[in-house]
Amino acid sequence: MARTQGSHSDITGPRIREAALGLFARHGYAAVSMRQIAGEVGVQAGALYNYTPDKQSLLFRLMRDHMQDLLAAYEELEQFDDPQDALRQFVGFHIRFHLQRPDEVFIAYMELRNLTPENFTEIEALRRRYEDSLESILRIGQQSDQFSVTDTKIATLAVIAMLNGVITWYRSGGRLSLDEVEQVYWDMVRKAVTA
Amino acid sequence: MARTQGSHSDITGPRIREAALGLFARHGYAAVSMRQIAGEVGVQAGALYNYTPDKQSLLFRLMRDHMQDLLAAYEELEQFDDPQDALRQFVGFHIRFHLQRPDEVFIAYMELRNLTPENFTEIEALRRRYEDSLESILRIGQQSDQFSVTDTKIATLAVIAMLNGVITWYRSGGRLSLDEVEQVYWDMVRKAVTA
DNA sequence: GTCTATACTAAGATAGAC
DNA sequence: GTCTATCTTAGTATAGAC
Repeated sequence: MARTQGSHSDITGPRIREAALGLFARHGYAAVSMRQIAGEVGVQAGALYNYTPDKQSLLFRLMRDHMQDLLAAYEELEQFDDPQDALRQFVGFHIRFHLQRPDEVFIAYMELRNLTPENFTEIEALRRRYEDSLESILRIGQQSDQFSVTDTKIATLAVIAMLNGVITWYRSGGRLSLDEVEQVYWDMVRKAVTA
Repeated sequence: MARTQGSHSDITGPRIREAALGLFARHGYAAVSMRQIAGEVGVQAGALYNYTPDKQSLLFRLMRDHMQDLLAAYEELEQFDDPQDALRQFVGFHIRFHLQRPDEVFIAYMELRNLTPENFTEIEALRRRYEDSLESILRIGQQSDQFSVTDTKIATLAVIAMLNGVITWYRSGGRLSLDEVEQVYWDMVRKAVTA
């Protein structure tokens, strides 16, 4: 018979994280109970509190780590001088990164309102940093007349909104390959910001 | 002293709807309690059940009515033969309609997963009908070579995703007028789908 | 139609045994 | 580190008085 007690600190922590990630993404933070999370991990609810001070921290850490991973991955990319190259890279990076982490992305967009004010401020700052990196590409391209957008801030938000739409419908193994999806979106983004 | 009892059937119903709308939009369906809604209306929680069989119906009716209003308003518009005219009209209509009803729109996008399966199916069908009206504009324009998109279905979703981004940042009285916003987005959409 | 009161269930979190 | 047990609060929904 499987033991029901004992020490598993090194595996339980990650499993709690995984379970919370999946459940929050599927049902929403507010609709998920600590007991559900515990059930998925295979421990009792009380045991979760050896790993997190409370439910809010579980959400916050998922979101913060996701945003930090996103920024770190983006900032490691090759730097292009040509804004068109940089934009193409951004589009490809954004689509691939987000499709690899659908649950994290979903949570990052849907659960902002369930963060405490302090936590919200911190996540917003990270999100803002990412948006700014796209806006600076558009601004440089605008100054060199390679791009033609009425408003770089709005164009930034419009491009990101458009790209985020991918995760609502893309399924790997579907009609289009990842390369094709990337190509289709790059085509639309390029045309939208060009004269 | 204000009376705390009595008949108010004609005003309480709409007020419950308003309160639920605002609270669901702000905090999310799962995070809002019937007591909170009742508190906002100024009645006791039990009184809500004279107007709705349960909390789920409150959500479902808000979403269904919103989608029906959207479709009815769109279908009343002038029919254009030229796909470019039709697309321009769609962009303007979508932005204006959505900015006039930010709470309904927010709920319609965020709370799909909190619908029962039957209710979800019904809302999805309505949403699909709306998307199809845009796709048919793009398809006609594609056939006449006025538009050039790799895939009309993806282009449809991309355009709607881009336009929906407006409601996350637009505030009336802000830097740009509604006409200017409409113009900026029309400019991007037109270019994105044109050769 | 609304109130008070409550049945019933479940939530987040903690205490102490093992 | 996990379990069982429990505290405390709050949820949806209903019953019956007014």
